[in-house]
Amino acid sequence: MDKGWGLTLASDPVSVFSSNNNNSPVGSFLKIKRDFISDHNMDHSRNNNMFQFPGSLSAGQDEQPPSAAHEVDFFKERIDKVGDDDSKTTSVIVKKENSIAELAPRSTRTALDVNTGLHLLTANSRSDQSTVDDGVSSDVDDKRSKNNELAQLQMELQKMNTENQRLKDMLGQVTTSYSALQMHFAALMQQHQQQNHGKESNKEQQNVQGKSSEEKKHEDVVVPRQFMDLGPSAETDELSNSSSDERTRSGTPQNHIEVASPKNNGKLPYDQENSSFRDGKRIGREESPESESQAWKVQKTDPASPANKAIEQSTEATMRKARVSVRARSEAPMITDGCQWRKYGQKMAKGNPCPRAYYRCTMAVGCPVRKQVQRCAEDRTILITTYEGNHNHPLPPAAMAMASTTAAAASMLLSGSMSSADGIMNPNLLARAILPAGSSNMATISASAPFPTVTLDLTHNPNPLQFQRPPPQFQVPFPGQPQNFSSVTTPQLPQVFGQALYNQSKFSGLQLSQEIGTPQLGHQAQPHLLHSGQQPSLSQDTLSAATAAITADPNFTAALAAAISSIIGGANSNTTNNNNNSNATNNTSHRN
DNA sequence: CGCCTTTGACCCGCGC
DNA sequence: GCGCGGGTCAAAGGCG
Repeated sequence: MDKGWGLTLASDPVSVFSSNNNNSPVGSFLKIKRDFISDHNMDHSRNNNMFQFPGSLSAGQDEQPPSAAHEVDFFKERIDKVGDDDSKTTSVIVKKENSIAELAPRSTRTALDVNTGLHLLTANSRSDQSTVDDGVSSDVDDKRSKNNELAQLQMELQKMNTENQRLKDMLGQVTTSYSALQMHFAALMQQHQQQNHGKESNKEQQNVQGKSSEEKKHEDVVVPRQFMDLGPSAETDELSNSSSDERTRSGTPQNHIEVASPKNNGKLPYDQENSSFRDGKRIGREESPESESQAWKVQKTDPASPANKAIEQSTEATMRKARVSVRARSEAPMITDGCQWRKYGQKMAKGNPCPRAYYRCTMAVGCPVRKQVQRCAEDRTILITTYEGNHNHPLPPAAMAMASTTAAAASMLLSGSMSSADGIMNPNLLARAILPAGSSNMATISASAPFPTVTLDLTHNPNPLQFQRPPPQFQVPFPGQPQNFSSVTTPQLPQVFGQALYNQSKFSGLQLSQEIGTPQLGHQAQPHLLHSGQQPSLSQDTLSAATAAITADPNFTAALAAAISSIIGGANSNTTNNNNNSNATNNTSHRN
């Protein structure tokens, strides 16, 4: 943040998309936004560089209709004006310097108060100017120019409507995903409640008879919160008290994950995830008590029902220990993933002659993210990096890929573990979430480990043509990354993560786009996409652009939302996906 | 001087 | 209760 990553993020992805990937839903999305800004708010076009998923959506949805509306009215006025020059004299509210307003027909005079504002927005448009000039030009020129303008504006209007519809569809998709997720969580909540009620009902009935109604009422209130508190959401409460974290959050409006939790009392699920992956073992000893120990304290002192506590306890273990492990060949002692790390320990692990190094993210005070780096005992050229936790601060584009992957993995771990009755997560879903584009053979999920771990094995490239691509193309989407990001230490990893997230984004993004036109065909299109993701013939521009879409997104949400949507979409099309993805045998075989 | 790494000590959970 | 192993702390020293 202090290094200006936010600024660099802003424009580059937009330009990349607008120029290289107009067919991409995300690209068009960005393009829409930029066009919209340039048309209606030139002054802010350069400042509004942060790509914010929800904000953009709403902006497009909210502002476009008025824009279209006033354009329509504008035409009407101009047409009317030709034969109604006297109407301007009737205008009282609209001042004389507003030429357009003066041209308002008498019939619409009563609405001038409202329309004036709209006119002002378009008062300087070329059509207006030409309208004024028309008074001096000949009728033929007048009609010709008006026809041209009319055609142009109609085309613009049509385009805007189309894009608006596309945005609406995207919003609908997000909403659908959210609803599905919410139902999923709600179902789980009910399940937990039933279980816990079975245990606690006796006690409650005996001890809390007097306040049973109160208790129930309280539970009714708590349930949604509980639901959102799956995992250490309490940290969110705590974090909200931290000025630095507050700043961080304001800088990265993660409302997105509200996709998964609208009832979280203002809590951001993003932060829940942040807290969810921290090492619970040392919580009481964390050196950043303001962000960790207190968080858990708050959670544990939460006057929630016993069921709430039980749920918390049962989910904490899963969530806070979720990890993403990366195996990659690298000569460097540590992979360069775009974040700043501080080594805080080194231990000799049993069964491995190579020491294990412990790193902590130092990009923000109290950032819970940690990673372990250790060389593989069997093949010391393989570097195993295990990430744990989510960043509580804006990330540089170079780090966004890793962070997004971790977040997606964690969310999927959580989702998978919760969705299965026996408590074992769904490896297929998870694998597809992380590496959805047919690269599931790279991802393995270890449910037997003390904590759920996603392992991305980058040592066996399913698509060498992609992973061995020269790095420079990936440096384009990462304007803020260090110079040696992909060229020195780990030539493979950035590409791989970019690829993984690219696949992820493409998976979900194209699914969205497909469903816009043919809602029922969205999932059918996935197999093609999955295969295309594997094909070396994939456009590098597209790859870079799509990679940038995810990696350069300061809004963690987009990536996570993509993962969520891909999960939801993928869950609906498991058979289709599996039938077309023969590589996902490992994961499909573990599916419940 | 500040940041980072090193490294021994310490804490904690778990199994016996 | 004890030992083991994983994980973290924090002092000391190095480096730019």
